Amino acid sequence: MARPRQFDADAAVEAAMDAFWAGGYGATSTQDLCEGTGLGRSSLYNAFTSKSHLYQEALRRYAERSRVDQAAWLGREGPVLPIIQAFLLDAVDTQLARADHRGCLAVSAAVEVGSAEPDVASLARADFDGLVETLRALIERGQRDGDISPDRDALALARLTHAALAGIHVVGRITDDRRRLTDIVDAMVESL
Amino acid sequence: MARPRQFDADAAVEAAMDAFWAGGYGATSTQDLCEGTGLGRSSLYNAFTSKSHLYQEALRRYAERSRVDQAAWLGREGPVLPIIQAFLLDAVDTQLARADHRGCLAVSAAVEVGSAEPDVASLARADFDGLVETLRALIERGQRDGDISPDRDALALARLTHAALAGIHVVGRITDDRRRLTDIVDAMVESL
DNA sequence: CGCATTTTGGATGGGTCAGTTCAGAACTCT
DNA sequence: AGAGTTCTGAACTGACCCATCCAAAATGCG
Repeated sequence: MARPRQFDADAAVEAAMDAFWAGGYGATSTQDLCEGTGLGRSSLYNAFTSKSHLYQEALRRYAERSRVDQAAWLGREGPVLPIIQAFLLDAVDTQLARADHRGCLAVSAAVEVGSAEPDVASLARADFDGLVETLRALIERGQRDGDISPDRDALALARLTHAALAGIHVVGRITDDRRRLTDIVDAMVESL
Repeated sequence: MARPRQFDADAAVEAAMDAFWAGGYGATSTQDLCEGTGLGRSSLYNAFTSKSHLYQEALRRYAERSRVDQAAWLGREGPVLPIIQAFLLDAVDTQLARADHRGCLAVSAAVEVGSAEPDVASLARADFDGLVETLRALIERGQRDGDISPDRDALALARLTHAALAGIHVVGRITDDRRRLTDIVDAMVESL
């Protein structure tokens, strides 16, 4: 047999995800990725083939992680509206907490490279769909529990909520004003 | 006096706006800009100093143009909700009509370069604020006219509407499914 | 007409880009 | 211990990047 890999590929993807998340796809160079992961060029290319492949891997990882995160926020018991409110407010605070205002990797991927690379578009779409589906299930529960009017289209409401979140991630990139973002949350929750 | 400029600087900014809009900031090279505008490197740099300056000029132009466009859509007489609905649906159709799914230049700017370049962030912020303000005025009129409940915070509703539009521009980058976007519009209008 | 001034195209420069190559080190299994 | 395989670091490749420079062309004014 042969020499085993000296580094943790999982940790490398994580580090790459961080680098892409902070700088976007185009502005993150392979040099940045080497420094971020602590790996040499050869190791990176041997393990991940290309910058684009590594990006997709990072995006996949991001989608998994955020799915878990979303399930934790949105899977709780109790009244639905406070759950959604807390979920959205967490997104606001997370975004404002970091100095680089890094928003959502999937949103960046969709906007920056989604229209050019179908594979990336697929990954972003899957990420979006996962959240929309989770929201829809939660909203339907709210309708059964009497928290949300059963007359409304749960899927459409889930899509609107997701769009509002995407909007938060967009606006949050260029503002420090928390109110700008919490207004979106408040109006959204009030609209459900 | 001296030799007058052989090209129309206005048209050049317009062409540059188009190039940046289609490809984003990073992925649009100076070569692309030369080809898009039909100008030589010297002329471009002589007139616009740098790629970044030209981008800002294009973004400024975009903001002006979209402000006019938004005023046309949102400044009409009559019931408020159909006006907002038509405005949002136009954004959906515009986005789906183009093969490259180019969304909104200000959204791209905010997401791709906003967090790195404060000047770009300012321009995007100004663009966003302009639309939010227009929406707020319209929503307040709707409240006076009895189309929208006067109990709700008009500014927050305007910000939510804007966030939903930004979300449409994000999701629209990676989907051809019109329903995904019209659901957002329908739920949004229903929520006002 | 000719001078001053600006534009313009093309060549060029220094730097960085993504990706490759290769030799030697490292490791597992026999 | 030795064979066989894989990993790794550093140098390298060719292309492209943004920006500059320069000489020639073009113009308006005296």
